[in-house]
Amino acid sequence: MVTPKVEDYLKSIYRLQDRDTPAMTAEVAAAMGVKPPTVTAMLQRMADDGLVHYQRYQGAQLTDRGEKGALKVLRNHRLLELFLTEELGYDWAEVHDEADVLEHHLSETLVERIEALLGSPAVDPHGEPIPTADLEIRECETQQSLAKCQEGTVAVVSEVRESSADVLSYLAKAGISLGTELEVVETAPFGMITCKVRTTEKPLSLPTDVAAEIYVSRPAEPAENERREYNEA
Amino acid sequence: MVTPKVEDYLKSIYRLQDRDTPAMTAEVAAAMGVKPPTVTAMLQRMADDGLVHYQRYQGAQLTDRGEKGALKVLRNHRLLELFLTEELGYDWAEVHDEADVLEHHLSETLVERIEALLGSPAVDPHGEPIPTADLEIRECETQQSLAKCQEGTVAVVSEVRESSADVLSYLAKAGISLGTELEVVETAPFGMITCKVRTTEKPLSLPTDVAAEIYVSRPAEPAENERREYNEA
DNA sequence: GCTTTTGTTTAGACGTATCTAAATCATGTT
DNA sequence: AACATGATTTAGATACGTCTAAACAAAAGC
Ligand SMILES: [Mn+2]
Ligand SMILES: [Mn+2]
Ligand SMILES: [Mn+2]
Ligand SMILES: [Mn+2]
Repeated sequence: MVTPKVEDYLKSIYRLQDRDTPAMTAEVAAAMGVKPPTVTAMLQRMADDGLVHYQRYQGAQLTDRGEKGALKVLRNHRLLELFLTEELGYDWAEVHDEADVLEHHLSETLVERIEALLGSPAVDPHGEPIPTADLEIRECETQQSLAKCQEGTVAVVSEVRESSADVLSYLAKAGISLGTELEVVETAPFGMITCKVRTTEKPLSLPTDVAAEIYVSRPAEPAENERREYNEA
Repeated sequence: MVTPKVEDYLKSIYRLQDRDTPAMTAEVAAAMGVKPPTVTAMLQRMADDGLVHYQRYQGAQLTDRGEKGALKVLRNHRLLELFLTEELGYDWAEVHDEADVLEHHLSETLVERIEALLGSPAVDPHGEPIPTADLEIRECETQQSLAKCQEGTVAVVSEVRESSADVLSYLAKAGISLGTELEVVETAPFGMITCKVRTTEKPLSLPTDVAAEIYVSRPAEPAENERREYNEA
């Protein structure tokens, strides 16, 4: 009943919906790479199966069951991505497509063993949180989009979200990976942000829509003697 | 065009056909767990697609393309089985079902990396040969079915073919795995063969149809001083 | 050789997943 | 308030993969 395709629709709707705003047919169609009538047919079926709340012309929102389904696939996807990088030498730009297929075909047992082998990791190779076995997910609150940082901010890359393989390769070549320290040196008024990569001292300019998907948190290491103060705060 | 289902049909036909005897509809139906009309429809489609030679009422035989397809899936299947045992702690009774699903969803790249990680292995956890990247397969000529061994034969288990998870678990519990040395102590006239397992000294009786799927080869280690003679022969 | 049995194929159906073309709804504009 | 625009849904089609029931062919039995 929950086929691989349904699982992909669940993931799309999960990403597109918001607390109060449902995912609209056209958005889902774009995300899934299909035409709107295909989405309409699918949403009707998923509504019949209790996976989404759907009313014609009003878009769809996941039910509790639908959300569980989405989180299960997301868990499989992210564990796979990490498994491929850690165990099979993939890099973070290659893993997505492979995981997008395999995510639908893992037994419970295999997921558990992969998770155990990786040591119950919290995040995938892009810093995205991995839902736990009971499908809890904790988004990181202390991070912020690079696109919203002020000039002069120094911060550490903690997540790169929703990016294409091309963007991910480019970032890697520019010296950016999880944990890289950046300093925002300029925010131009025409949608461009320039950072200095701390490891290489090289400047790097990015369009805002790319920067918007890069999340950073405050620098990891306060100087030795400041450590205590930080923990007390 | 070659969907996962088609791949499974290719595998079934590969196992069932013989040089001159095609795989018959009923056999394929039994192997695939479907009804005969389903097979007829499928064989017609596969014939249209150039995967089998098919004439009504005469069964099907793989074309060259079909055989390549079958070997590709077999390669994926067996590499996966070995990967699951070597890297994820599965045992030989558990791997089949998992591999039977995943075998259809591996990219070329992933297969290559798995093969490299395993060191281009020759056989899977059941001793079945793994087709090479260019889809060559070399069946082991020097082995023989346990069911055909004479009383008194001493030999080493080199393959356990086509066996259910139950049989594989039973054999494992009885101390039989690849490389186990067996001595045939009795062949009863009513379809039963009794062996002694050399490691445990325990006797083990098996029905002929089970023994028929166990293949053995001559004992691996000639005594140290006989080694040279053996290689010269 | 005719007949029965057995295995195979055809006919007609259903669910999944997709499309195009046409009809319909919702909304923002005049 | 009527209209035009754009998004959405319905209608009707196709491919895959399966089923049941009915028609048919081949082999075996007499
Ligand atoms: Mn997917
Ligand atoms: Mn990811
Ligand atoms: Mn399979
Ligand atoms: Mn095997």
